[in-house]
Amino acid sequence: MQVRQPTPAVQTLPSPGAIKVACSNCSLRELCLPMGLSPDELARVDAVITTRRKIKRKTPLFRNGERFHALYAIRTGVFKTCVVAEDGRDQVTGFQMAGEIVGLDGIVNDHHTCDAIALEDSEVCVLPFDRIGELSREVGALQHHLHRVMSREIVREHGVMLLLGTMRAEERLAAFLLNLVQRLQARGFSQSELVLRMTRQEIGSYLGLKLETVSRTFSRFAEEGLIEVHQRHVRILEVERLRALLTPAGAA
Amino acid sequence: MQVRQPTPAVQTLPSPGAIKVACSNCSLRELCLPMGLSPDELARVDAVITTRRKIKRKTPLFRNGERFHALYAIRTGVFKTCVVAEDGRDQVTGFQMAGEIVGLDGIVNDHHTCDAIALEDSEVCVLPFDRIGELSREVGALQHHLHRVMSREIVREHGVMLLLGTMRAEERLAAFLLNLVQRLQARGFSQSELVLRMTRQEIGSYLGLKLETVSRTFSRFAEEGLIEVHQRHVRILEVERLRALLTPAGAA
DNA sequence: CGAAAAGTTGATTGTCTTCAAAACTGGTGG
DNA sequence: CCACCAGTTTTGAAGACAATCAACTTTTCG
Repeated sequence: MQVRQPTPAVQTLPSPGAIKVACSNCSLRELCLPMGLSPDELARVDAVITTRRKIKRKTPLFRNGERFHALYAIRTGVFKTCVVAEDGRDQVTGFQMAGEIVGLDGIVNDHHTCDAIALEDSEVCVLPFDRIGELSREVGALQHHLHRVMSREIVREHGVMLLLGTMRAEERLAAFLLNLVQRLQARGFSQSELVLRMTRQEIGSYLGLKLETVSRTFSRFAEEGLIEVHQRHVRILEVERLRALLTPAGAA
Repeated sequence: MQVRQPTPAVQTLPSPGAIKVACSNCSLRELCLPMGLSPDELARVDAVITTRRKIKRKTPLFRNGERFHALYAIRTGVFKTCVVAEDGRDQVTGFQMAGEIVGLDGIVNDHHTCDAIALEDSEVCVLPFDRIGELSREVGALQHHLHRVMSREIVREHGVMLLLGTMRAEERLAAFLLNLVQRLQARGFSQSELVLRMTRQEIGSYLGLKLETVSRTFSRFAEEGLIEVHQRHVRILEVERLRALLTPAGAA
């Protein structure tokens, strides 16, 4: 996602010349799995995380059915994950960005149960799961982080279930936009401007809506002066009114 | 849940006189966390899991906001877990039965983020999380099981998202019933008869439907001869036609 | 540059929700 | 033990919201 802020928090994301491949000098360190580790613990993690993979736009990082052997930490770019039913309908289960971990679905049966597709040219760190498992037996903080990453994903999905189960179209889209800017802000981007890396169709799939409904709801938000939309470029004009959409009647 | 089969697989669930409190002689051993552990590994787990808690119907095992310190393995009974938004609307995120683990949501922030409520008088084993963590550093199989339990929950929730995002009322209810009997069957109960421990309202919350819609859909299924419904007692008459509801057009 | 993909907007339909009333169930106390 | 009452369930009628169908515009990318 885009629109870098003048006063950024965590930065130097792209690092084009690419220095050493190591968590210890990765700008996402404090957002990613090795968050809060001591220097020597970090060194041990570095020893395990040796490979990166570049994933081209519209290309899978992994696919449903593939053997699971690693988690992936996103360095740059954005991914979507989606599950498909036997009859072909599919559901986007999430959009992941820098510092987030994908692949947790593969642990339970040693095979991935969803697709992870890059929405733009991206780069991930490969975290071989058995090595991570071994190391986390020795480094307590890492073990706890791993548990937290999985637990966080469970809690996130609870939120999505709430959204899908109880919200109307406007509320869903408002929640979606607010979640997005919040995560972007944590990465040093603007809290009011964003570039969607996904199509209306993909947003709709995530939110349990048809693409036409997403489009219409964007238009309505724009008419009401809540946001400004130019294709995938969105500027949030009135965060508070957008937030208010999520607490319709009496906020407890 | 009910209706014990004449030819049961895993059984003696209630154990009324209550023998020793130990995974090693628990009938749910092969369904629960210690699945597949060796006898001496099992003994070490026994040392950590020393307490049980009885939870009365309609009573919370834990509540949103409470400090997290343990996972719970359900021994008998059924629970629901639900999240609530600030504005009060709530969403049932799952129904859990014997052998299943609840409380994973609490790991990430050391506080529970949902309520777990007993739907009938129930009993759980308390798994102190720090002790489990310690032990899983030494017992590799336990570590892996714990990871699998969390991953399984993530995958389960993907399925719920697919349901909430793409299915119509009939499909949702069919999926719900089929999931329920499948899990009951794995526990030695009938694959065609079940007693719902939850209200229409709770089913509706889980499925993203209003209780009236759930009721109507039950009635429609009954009219069509798919099931027989007497209050919370459900008998499945035509599993195949029920399954067929889930693959509407062309099954891939 | 041209074709394919993505997005917008309108009209109509369908499904589920809402509102309402009545019937049933199960638990409690007289 | 029975009556009663709150909670649950069923069913109907009307209304709302999003889906569908369709046409057209804009953008993207080879």
